[in-house]
Amino acid sequence: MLNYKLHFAKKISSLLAGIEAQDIMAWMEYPANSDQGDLSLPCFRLSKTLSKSPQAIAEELKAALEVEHIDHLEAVSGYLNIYLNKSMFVETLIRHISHSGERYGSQNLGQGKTVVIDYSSPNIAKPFHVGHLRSTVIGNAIYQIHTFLGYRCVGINHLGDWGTQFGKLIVAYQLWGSKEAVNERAIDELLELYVKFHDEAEEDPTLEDQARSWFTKMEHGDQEALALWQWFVEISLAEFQKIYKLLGVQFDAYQGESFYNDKMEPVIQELKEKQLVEEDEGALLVRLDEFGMAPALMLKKDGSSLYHTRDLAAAVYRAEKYDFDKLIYVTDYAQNLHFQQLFKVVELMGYTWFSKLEHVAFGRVSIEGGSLSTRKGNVIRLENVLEQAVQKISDVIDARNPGLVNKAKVAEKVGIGAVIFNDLSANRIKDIDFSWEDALNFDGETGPYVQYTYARTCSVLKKAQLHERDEIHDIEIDGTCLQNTEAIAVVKMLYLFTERVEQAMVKLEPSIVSRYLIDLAQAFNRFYHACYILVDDKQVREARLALVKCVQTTLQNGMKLIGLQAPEEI
RNA sequence: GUCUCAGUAGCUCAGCUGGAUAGAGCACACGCCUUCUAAGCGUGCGGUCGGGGGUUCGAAUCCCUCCUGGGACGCCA
Repeated sequence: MLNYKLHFAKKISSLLAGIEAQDIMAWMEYPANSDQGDLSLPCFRLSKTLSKSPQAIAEELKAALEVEHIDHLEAVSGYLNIYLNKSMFVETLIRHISHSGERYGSQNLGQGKTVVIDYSSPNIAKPFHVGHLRSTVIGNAIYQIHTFLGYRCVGINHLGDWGTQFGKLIVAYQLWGSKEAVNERAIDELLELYVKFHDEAEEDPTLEDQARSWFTKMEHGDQEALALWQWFVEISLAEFQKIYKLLGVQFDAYQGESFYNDKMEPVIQELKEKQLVEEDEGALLVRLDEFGMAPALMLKKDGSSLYHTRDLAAAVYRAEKYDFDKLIYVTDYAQNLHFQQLFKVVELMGYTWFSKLEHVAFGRVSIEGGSLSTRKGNVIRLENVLEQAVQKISDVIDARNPGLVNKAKVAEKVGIGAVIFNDLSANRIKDIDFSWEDALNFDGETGPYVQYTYARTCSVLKKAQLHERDEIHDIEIDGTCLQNTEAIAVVKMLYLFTERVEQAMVKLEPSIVSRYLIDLAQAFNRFYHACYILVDDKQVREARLALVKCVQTTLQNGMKLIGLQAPEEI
């Protein structure tokens, strides 16, 4: 009886003609107050179809329902409250988690299905800043969650490695840069050149024209332009790889915008053949007025490509190459219209897979009220944030646990985890106003709290000399030893993991997992303070240890889903 | 101006396809390390769920409207 919600939904449905178990399941809820049972069915909406009062329905169900595993039932003001047989519930769940181990919470929902996820996608020649973090960690979490649920995932880094900004960079490099400076200072020098370009361009607008013309040269295969471009790309990529390594994020493919240079022409042809495009002031565009949207520009008047052109080519390419069941774009919500347009164009082209395209939008990052702007040099480098976080964690470790071995390694795991968790803890649509104070606060609902709790479970288990999972397996757990409020609360939280993960997948919302981890950690810490685990009574000790082990397993599985490392000692 | 997203405690946020007295964390005050890591736990303080209508047995949740803020709106991405 692993899914007791479904179990009871089926039983109840069989007692009520014409009511599907699925509906019952959707209506059932977990009462906030345990006095009101462990599971509850509000009978109000049944009232109409059955033409009986909710209370009468609840009472009839109470009388008719004979379900094993139940302690008792109550019909209270229109609710049918189900009280589980706690010891059986505890025993069943603990056994299940112990046997499932790192698979606990997983499902095979995505068997045979492929999900392509386009995330991170930073712009070449610009530093990786706190704004890029969100797409990276949200995309990574969505990747991990889908994989856990049985999908085959393809993570694509759609690098911003093409476009007019390279024309600008080339102009700036030729005017003010040097090979030595770029080699030595790498991305810092590129950023400086880029910023200088915009400063100077305000005085001298012809610079913009030069930049455009250099980009046009790139598009026409000019050797000199392409050599510089290639060089800039390599420098940037090396920088990004460092960051990805720290974050523990990987991609299955680096297919930046330049990858589609030779794939846009056929798509433009197709648009023309299908008579979807028209020319306006020299530019080529798709009218979308009848869908309430501005037109989607496909070619500039000088014939060069645009964002839409490349994204369209990319979508067509991915459909052919991966035959995906979902293609997910992880970008901030400033691009909402762009993706609506893109998806509509795909639909108008007659591709049935338009319905499989999904834009996962997230809120914008500002810095103490002001917006980030690479041009103005107003960015906070992710590298700096990570360094600061690791440093601060390191200080805390020195103060609290100076004897810790692998101090540097642990500080890195926890510091970086703190930054990742901070980005994933709220609903993705929320804007973030970056402040050093928030980013470096490790009390309460934070990554370090979760990791600390995990380390605590490890510590107890180690002390009990039960770190081998196999030894837990064979223990006959006596559920009657885990009947106090705090233990039951932990067990109930453990039970919720599976459905929370699924919910996170359906809603494409990693924060559901983050919040779950906080909830579980809180429940565990209360239990930890209320019940001493390593008591002399063997039965009680083993039951509590088994529960600790299950918390450890579940925390670990959950942390992995959002990209947090799980250090055994902090 | 049009479209769109958001508005819940002083601050940051939960609140599942409407359900039982609206929940956490931070901050503030107090308490808890002679047993498992005090990055912890407990108690207290704190809310006209932006305003107003409507639908419903029942609305923070759905609909309308207004207010405030973010964002997008043809050759950037």
